[in-house]
Amino acid sequence: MGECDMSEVSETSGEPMEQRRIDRYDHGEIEPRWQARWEADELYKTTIDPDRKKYYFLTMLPYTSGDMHIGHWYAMTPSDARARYLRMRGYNVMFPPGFDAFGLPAENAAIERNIHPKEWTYSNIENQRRQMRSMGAMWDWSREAISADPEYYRWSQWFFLQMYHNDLAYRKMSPVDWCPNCNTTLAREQVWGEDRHCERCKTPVIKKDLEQWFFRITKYAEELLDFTILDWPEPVRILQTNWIGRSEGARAVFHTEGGDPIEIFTTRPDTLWGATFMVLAPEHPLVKKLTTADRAESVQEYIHQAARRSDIERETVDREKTGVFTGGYAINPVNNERVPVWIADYVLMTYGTGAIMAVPAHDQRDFEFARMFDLEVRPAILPPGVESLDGETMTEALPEYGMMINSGPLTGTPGETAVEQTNAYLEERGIGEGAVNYRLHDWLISRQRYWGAPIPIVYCTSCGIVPVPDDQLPVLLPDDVEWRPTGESPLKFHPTWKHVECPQCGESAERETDTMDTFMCSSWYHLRYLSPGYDEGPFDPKEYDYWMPVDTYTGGVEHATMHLIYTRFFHKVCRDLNITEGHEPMLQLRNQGQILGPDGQRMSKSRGNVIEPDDQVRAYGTDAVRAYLMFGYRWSEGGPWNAENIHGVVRWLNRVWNLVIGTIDANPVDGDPIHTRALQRKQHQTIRQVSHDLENFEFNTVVSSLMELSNVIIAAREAGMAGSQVFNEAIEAMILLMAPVTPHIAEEMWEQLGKPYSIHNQAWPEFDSELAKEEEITLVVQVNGKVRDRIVVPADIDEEQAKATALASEVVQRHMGGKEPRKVIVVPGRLVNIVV
RNA sequence: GCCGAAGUGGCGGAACUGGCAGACGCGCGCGACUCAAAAUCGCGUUCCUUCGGGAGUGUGGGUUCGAUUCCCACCUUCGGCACCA
Repeated sequence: MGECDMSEVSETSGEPMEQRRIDRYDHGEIEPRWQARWEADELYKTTIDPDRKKYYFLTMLPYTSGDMHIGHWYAMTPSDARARYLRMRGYNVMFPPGFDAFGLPAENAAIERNIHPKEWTYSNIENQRRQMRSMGAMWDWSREAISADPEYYRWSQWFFLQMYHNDLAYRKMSPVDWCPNCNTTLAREQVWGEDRHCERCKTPVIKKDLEQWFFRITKYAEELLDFTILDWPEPVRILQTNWIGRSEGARAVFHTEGGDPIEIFTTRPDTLWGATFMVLAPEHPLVKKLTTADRAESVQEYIHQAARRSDIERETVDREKTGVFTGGYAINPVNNERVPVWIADYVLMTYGTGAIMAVPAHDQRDFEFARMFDLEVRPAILPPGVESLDGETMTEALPEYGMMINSGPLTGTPGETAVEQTNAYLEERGIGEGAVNYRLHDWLISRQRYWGAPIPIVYCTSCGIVPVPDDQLPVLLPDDVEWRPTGESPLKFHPTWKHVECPQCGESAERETDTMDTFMCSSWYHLRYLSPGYDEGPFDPKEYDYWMPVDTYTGGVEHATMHLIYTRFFHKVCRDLNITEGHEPMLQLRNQGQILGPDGQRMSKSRGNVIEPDDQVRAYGTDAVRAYLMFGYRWSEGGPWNAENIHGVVRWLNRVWNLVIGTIDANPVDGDPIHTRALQRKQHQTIRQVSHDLENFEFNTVVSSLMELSNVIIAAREAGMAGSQVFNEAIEAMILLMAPVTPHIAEEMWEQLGKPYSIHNQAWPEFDSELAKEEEITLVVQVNGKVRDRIVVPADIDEEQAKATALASEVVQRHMGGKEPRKVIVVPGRLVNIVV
């Protein structure tokens, strides 16, 4: 180091100029200084301003895991650049920060390291705030919200009660993974291995039914399939659509011989006459009653086995079909035939009604089951092109639609109307009806955990389930909890916490000790940001009216089927309860990809491939890290971190710095017309390009076109144009265009130019299409589609002239080999293709 | 198995509605500066070539004067769902 860090501007030879000492670009000095200034000036604080168009720009809030990795920067800083761009375009842009602060990792940390979850969480938030500040993003910290704050979860509880009062929250028995040794429920990630054993004691887990709280999201299934007003990525819409899993068909009621109804759902009511047996899920409530004494033992054994398998494992396709006969029979309502009832784990209690009619001739799963257990296969449909069908000799099921056969009164019904006609038939006779079924389940929100918002419910022996009155919210989490090595929820064992007076009768009662799923907290945080200190409701309606809905929401696709469905559901519920307006909370959604470790693997501490943003910022500066994250990847794709490519943007920033600072005092000159035009043109082309690309989340070309512009300005400097008016305009435009991407260096250069503070309050440069126009173009001349010559011509050349110019080319003539052109295609402003 | 995304130089990536493939960078090579190195600057950098040119955007076909771009079939990688009745 030493003198190489400095350089001195010496203007043209000899003249003893005023010597200006140029400081090296020192991000370590510049960046914290501006961050402090912006914060002190509350530059990014947003308030309602009816005179300006609002823009609510939201990026998914981080979980309070401790420190942020480079992936958070990748998610947040390009979004910030776009928010800044919109701000310069004159929008009143709100870009709020916050933290998703409840959840299991805090509790695990507590158990492992004997530190209170609250302490762990809030000290993590401290660190993450520092890191987010170092991004130089336009966070409006006055709107920060933390989901674990009592004034936040008070309203999470309030929303729960709203759901409860409107029959959208209900309690039912539902299975959880249970460790019989630890005597506790386990979260999915605490269950390990093929044999599904407990993380802690290795005991195989079992399913256990517990009373749990659900939200009736299925009531909104149909509406959630409607994306018409949303500008969301197609893949996300498809993911949600598949997750909701709408299927049309019919419900029909069979009866056991004892007279108990068994409801089934089928997508193929037209095959009802082909049903030769029924299959119930092992957990189906009727199994016990149906099972005959001689079968009881094998049925019991099978149910026990099935209970040990997870749904996922049960659904592995390649497994051979298993099942046992219950000994019981049911009556097919369309033909009063007696069919045997089996149980098998290929029927899931969690889908449809947990019972199916089996039509082996037309359903492959039923077919395999029938062959395995030697059950009758009876065709009921004749697909097109099939002459006749024999159940005995079929080798696979035929799922195609076709004419109904062996189907009593409906025999002969063509495939096109078979489903419709059958549904009408079922309805007429009162044995069934057309129906729609969804894969989506109601949302289970109970967590047998401490670090979450307590569910505001009291159980009273005389009054039953009693909601905590609104004026008693929040139900506070107690701090003085005792940690037990079993991992069971401390709330249950707190000496006093759960014992309360019943809000209704005053008798002694018990609190619900489960807490809420954290997805509940994150379903409405965009509303809390509106007015985080507001205490008359979850948000201030005045703020809501101005800011909502969210205009742009950015985050990872991994939230497509959980958070993004829940938050839409939440919004629709609030709308129906007149809490909010509008049908959707977030109008535009864009997903960024993921930054992987340098080894191409997902970053994780155990792999040792984590890139720490703090290290990168220290080494290269925030602006360089921001610019590199935008430049090096397609934002929607992501990719491995590359430790070398970042040098490119570091050098670029240094070049720009030297360019700008080094030409501040340049003497005014008259630029020569050719360079003047070239510079002007590039300036305006860049304005167009950068605006378009920021608008469209194409951040990599934002940076590359800025690099191009700086290259052209440097060339102009070399040509002696520094100091000319056009040169200075180009410099100014470049700095303004850089401001969203590299806010600190832009601000610093802006100030050094003597421009008014702050660059982030300046208007975005205007684009002039006349000045961006090319006067000359390179006309590409092809012969038979192959490029043979390039000729520089005036941009406004007409077709005839272009054709003549092309044909006049010697090279072209040579390649035409003396033949006459058969056809000449002229693409105005681009090329001429001569076909011979 | 089904659904989705992506395959372009040594690497990251660019290419508007079908019209110069490889912008902008990284890396590498050569040169300048230096006692030397780093930094910086300049030139070069898809492959083959008999220097005329030829080939080339995962593979094979097709449409077109012309295809990275549109159509069909397939291969690979990544992500989601997974016996959904």
